[in-house]
Amino acid sequence: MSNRCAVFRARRADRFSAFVPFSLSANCADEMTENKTLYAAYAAKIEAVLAALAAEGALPADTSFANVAVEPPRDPSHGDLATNAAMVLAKPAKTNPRALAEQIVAKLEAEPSVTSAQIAGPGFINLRLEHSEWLAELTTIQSSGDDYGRSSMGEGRVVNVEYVSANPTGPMHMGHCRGAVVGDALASLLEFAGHKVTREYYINDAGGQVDVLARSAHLRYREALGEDIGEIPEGLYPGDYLKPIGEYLAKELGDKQLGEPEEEWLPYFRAEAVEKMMDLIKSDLAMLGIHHDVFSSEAALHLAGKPDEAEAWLRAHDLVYDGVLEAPKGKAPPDDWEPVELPLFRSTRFGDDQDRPIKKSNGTWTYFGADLAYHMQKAENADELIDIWGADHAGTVKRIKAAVAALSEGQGTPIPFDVKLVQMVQLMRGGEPVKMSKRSGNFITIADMIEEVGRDVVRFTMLSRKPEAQMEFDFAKVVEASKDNPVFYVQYAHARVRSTLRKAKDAGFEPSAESLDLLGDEELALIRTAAQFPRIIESAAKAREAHRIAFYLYDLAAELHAFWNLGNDDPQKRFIVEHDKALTQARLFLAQAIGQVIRNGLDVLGVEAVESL
RNA sequence: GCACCCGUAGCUCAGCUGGAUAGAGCGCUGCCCUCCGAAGGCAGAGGCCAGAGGUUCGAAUCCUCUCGGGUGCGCCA
Repeated sequence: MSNRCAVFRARRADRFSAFVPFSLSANCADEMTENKTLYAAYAAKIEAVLAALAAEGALPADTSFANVAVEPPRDPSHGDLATNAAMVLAKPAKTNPRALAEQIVAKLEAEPSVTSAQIAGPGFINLRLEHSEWLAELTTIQSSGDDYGRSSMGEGRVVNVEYVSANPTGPMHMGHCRGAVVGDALASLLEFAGHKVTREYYINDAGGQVDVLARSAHLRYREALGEDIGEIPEGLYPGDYLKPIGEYLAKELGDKQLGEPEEEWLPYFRAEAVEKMMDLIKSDLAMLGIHHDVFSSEAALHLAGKPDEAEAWLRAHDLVYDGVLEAPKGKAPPDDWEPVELPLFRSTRFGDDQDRPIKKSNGTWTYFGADLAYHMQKAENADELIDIWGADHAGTVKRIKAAVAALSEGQGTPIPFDVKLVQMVQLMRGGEPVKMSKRSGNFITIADMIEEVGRDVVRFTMLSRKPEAQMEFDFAKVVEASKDNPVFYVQYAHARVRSTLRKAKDAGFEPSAESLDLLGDEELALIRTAAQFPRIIESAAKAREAHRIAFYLYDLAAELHAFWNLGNDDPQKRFIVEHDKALTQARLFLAQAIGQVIRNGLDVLGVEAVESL
């Protein structure tokens, strides 16, 4: 993803490299003065004040400002901006918050655009700004366009986000859908916040379940050649989606592999079936608007000898040993329980409740054994790793984190690694749970769902709840065209803006920044919310929580609708006021900016900003 | 038995990694609107943030324990 910052930097480096030391860590926003957003600008001003205080000796020279926040005050009557700087820094300054606040305030009051700086509560500093400061943000939005809110926070760090990674044994089901959307939106969010993102999918094409897939495909192959296969035997995949594969294989091979022993055909059938299943999954993903950059094969990982390398290193560092696990406690152990000696990873050293086998008793790798090697492979090309997993895998988080920590630290490149758990989705229809049963044919696939409600609805709804909380997805509610439905509400706000601009254009009005000072308090409230977009992006990216964008957009849409409604009672408050061209054009400029922010937010979520409903 | 996630208004959920008087939608109550730039608007009631300790200037947020709900728990993936 190219972004403006990168382009700007490159050009600047070319032209001025002989004179200006070029710093990779320089904040891009600082360089782009003309496009600097309001929150970034005031954060920088406050930091400059703090740096000055440090230079004067009021603060220790090495004080970190990392925890200093510039936020909107909780209560708008407190002012335009608030900072906790004095409270956070009082301790290092060896003074009390209010005393430090007074020093900060004295310097901030010297800023011409600051009309007042007051100390409140335990040591908050509340600032009021000239209206022109807020109005100028509209121009910033206008000139930044689709890049408004884009941040250089990530400093180009490469983040590998692995998500979906559904087993290639069938089409995606609902359980994968939420993780897919959450992972994809997180990837986009990190990109927008200045990271270089790799979207990766891990294909589990090496385990026993793909042998089952191959056998199931072989059965369908026989069926395609005219054999009556009857009921699908227990232990094979019964789904009809395998029929086309059987037919395809019949066409490719004829009856060559009909009576052959399994060893003969299994590898070929496995490879073909996996490939076809991945085609199926990719088409489901495409319906969701999801495209991965990298598909990594577990089988290829094994061929490359990665798990052996990892094991050798772990053994050399006494992190893998041969041992016998105890029988599972609590629930009755399985009938076939036998103590066996296995190579075990010492995950108990990292807080896991037992050590975990990396190989099975038959000598092949366990999922975990391959997975830890896989993470090392990902780490070779990334500065940071994120996995999106279903909550049913929660029990395996500790061991993989332990393994990645041990391996990456041991190899001298400790890598930040985060596992995000996504809870299951309960499908509902009009308040009643939808029964999902493969037998009854009442099984809802992702494709079905998207065809019924649309991609945008699926994506936005999946992002309208924090991922680690269970959610309900009600087919009846998510398509409702009303205020209760956030998807509709946000898209409607954008559509309103667009239709107003179209209508205005027909009437001879164009958006213009010429007379923005005609805008009043109601409009300023709207601008204040819109101006927060850049800091919402940064805080959401920092927290790795894309759903915050969805909630923010709902708030912004609500404010737009609220302003809109004023026009119902008072025609003077409408966007288009026929007899007042200057006011109309200023309001249109505002509307355009709000529409731009909504569109930028929806873009991050992968939801279309529609022109009309 | 153990681990992880969750517990905030009657319901569904936010709460910006410790900040000011805890927010929104639905539902409820009471008014207003029929403007067409529709798919309504305004106001009100409603809370011991599951409970108990702790950390500090300050806790819904961090730590410990208890209770309740969900998920998972030998070599499956």
